[in-house]
Amino acid sequence: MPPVVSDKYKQEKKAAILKSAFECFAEKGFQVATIDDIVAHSKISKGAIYNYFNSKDDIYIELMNQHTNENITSLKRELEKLADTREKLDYFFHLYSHLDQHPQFSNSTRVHIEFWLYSTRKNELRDIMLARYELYKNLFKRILVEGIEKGEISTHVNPDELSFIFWGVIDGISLHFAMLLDQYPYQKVYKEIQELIYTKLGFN
Amino acid sequence: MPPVVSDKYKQEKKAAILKSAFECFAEKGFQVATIDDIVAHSKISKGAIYNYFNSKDDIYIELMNQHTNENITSLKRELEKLADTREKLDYFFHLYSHLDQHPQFSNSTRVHIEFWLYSTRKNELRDIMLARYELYKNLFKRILVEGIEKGEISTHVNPDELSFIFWGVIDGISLHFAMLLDQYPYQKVYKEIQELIYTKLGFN
Amino acid sequence: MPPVVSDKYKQEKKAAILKSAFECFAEKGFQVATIDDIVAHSKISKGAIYNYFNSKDDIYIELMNQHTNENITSLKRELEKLADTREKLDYFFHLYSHLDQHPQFSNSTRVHIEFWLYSTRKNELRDIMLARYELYKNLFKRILVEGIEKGEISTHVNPDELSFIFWGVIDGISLHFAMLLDQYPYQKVYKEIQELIYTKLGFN
Amino acid sequence: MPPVVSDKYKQEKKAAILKSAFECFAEKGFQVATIDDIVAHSKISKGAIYNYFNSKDDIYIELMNQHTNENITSLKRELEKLADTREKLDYFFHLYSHLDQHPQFSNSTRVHIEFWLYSTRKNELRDIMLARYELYKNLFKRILVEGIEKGEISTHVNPDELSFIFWGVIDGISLHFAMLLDQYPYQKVYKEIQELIYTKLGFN
DNA sequence: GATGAATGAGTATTCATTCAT
DNA sequence: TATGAATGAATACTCATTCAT
Repeated sequence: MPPVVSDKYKQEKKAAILKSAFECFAEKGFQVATIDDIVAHSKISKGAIYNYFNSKDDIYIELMNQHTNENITSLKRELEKLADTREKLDYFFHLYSHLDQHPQFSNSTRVHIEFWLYSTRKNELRDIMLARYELYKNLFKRILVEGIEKGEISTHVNPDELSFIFWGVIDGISLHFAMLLDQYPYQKVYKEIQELIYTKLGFN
Repeated sequence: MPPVVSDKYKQEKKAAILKSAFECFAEKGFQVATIDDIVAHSKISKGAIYNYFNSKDDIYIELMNQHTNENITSLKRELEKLADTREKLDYFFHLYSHLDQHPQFSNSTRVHIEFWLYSTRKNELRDIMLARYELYKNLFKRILVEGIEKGEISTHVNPDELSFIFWGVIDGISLHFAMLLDQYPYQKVYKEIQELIYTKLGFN
Repeated sequence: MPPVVSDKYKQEKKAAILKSAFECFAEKGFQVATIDDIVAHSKISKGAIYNYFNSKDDIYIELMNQHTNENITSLKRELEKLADTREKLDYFFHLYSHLDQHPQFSNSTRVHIEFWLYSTRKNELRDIMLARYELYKNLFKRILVEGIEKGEISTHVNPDELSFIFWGVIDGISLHFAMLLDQYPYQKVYKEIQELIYTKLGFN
Repeated sequence: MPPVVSDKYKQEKKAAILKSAFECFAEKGFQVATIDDIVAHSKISKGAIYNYFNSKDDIYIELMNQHTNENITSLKRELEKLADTREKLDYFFHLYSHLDQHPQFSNSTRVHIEFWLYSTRKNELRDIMLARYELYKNLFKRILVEGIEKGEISTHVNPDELSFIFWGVIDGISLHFAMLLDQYPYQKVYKEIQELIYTKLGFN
């Protein structure tokens, strides 16, 4: 109950809006959830929401940026701790193969892919999404490149293509899990995929 | 206009609506395209459209059913012609690895996944989509089962899991291609994927 | 009530919307009156209104076009009946100097000038308003040009400038009348103005 | 910020707000310009603005009062310096016929008339605007009355009516100039108008 | 006095669906 | 069967004003 309010206050308010927004998007989908849903859910007035964000699209973008930043930062930090390529890839597979345990994973996936598709028709959004794609792709690609340089993985591997495959597989599996839920053998599928890729890399 | 119209007339009309609807959905996305867009594109009146379909959702469902039926029928027909498992899988990979040539492939993918996600929140739709998923999964799974029975592929393969993987990979790659378009090395990715899977199956 | 409705029906509906819209604009001003006001006043649904017009701006434009067309047509018809320049100008002055009798004249003036000002900030609208200005200016200018050619008015007159003056005076007086109403000696002012201009033209 | 701020401080602050407000109104129009526009332009907080003014309407009123006061004071001062009626009228015409040179003239006119029209529907505002109208009318009328008394202008002149005409013409021409800008022969029109009126007054 | 976050009624516009003809 | 006008709830976003600090 401002004004002349601390940065902390503002950050918390923004965070509260984002949290509510995520929950609304998760429940109904990005396009179906309305600003009024967020108002009702967050108990923050419409005007206040628009004080912190320019548009509904903007809310999603910030939500995703925040998640991406945290995620990438955390991934990099963990990967740095690990010495060899095998360990790094183990880390990746371990991480993603247990996402099904996270209660919001399927909703999160749905919203993410829905927005991805939605962004396809709006150039400004599309550029943002592509830049983010690049970030993830390079993260993985770098591991492979270094693995090859260090002689830890087969030189037959094309880091670029394998990165595309890796993230494609991740999104495909996430999408199917988001649809099938309990009926999808999520962890078994990951085990198999890991084996396929490890064989290619020349592990074991 | 005919006094009592023939079945043929009705089928053609329905087909014309579906064709237009597909083109509208492809251009704008399922949720963004409107019934009025379909009216304008098809030059068929709104009332007539609602004579043949109960709702916008229904139009999509019929569109998908028709496509699925044609597609599955055609797949089965082609697969029957082929004797061994390797050939059958070659056929699959050849087919999907060239979809990027089809001008409407990326739009079609977008609409398909968009609707899939959308269906997630409506039980009635979700059941329909799941049944369709099952159809495709079994088609692939049966090939693997038969391949194992005939000793043409490694007994280490779990047909169920590998089917999940196969379709997951297909959708993941299609989704990424729909986003990245020219920047996505579609065919190279398929070649690699095929190799990964063939190794697993024990081919070569 | 529809569909497959006669042209007459549609014209009447459109006319009913325009009539209501005019009354709402007159009562509250163009910018303050809302589409909901028009809905309430006309008892025509919002959707129906947007079936006939693209936007609130569009409603005003059509209102003005209709009025302008009727007005210009009627002016031309009357002017054609009159032989000499003096009579034509008499007709003009008589017409405009009695507008204060029309119950909606002041409201009409207010809305018209408000929209004129409003149009200033939107290029598309501005062009439309300027074209309309030209129409009126030329109508008057032609009379003067012909009057000079026929030797009925002084050759010292510059038809272009005098037309600007004529319409400027009309709008200035209308605007002041719209403000002052009963306190404005509308007809006396017109008499005086007429005299000023007639002297210039060399009448009497 | 001062503990007890001086009157001078307050006046300067108020003046700064009015200056910004005028520029915002001029740029976007009174109804379209927002308080936030004024905040952004003046770099004075919203709360501070509402400390000095009760409402957006109030800001305009004060703006106009200030301008009117300055303007009338200046007019009176200059007119006092001049001996005869002809010179006084010359002064008027010279002043107004060169307003087109002032860069903000057309914007100023637009805002002024827009607010005038807007005030029409709010009695409180309307009274203020009418009082101001009276001020200007009397200023001009007094010159004519004195001119008649001093025998410097024709006794056929009705000072009241001619004042209405004078200000009506000024506003009409200003309005048309604000619309047409370069396309309007502003100074030529004034020359002509002056001639018309001078003839009536019996000059030359 | 100054600040600026909060408020929430208000705005133009859209669109799936209905149904009288 | 075909038509397309009508419906009205729903939508994202705005903005003058308030008031706790």
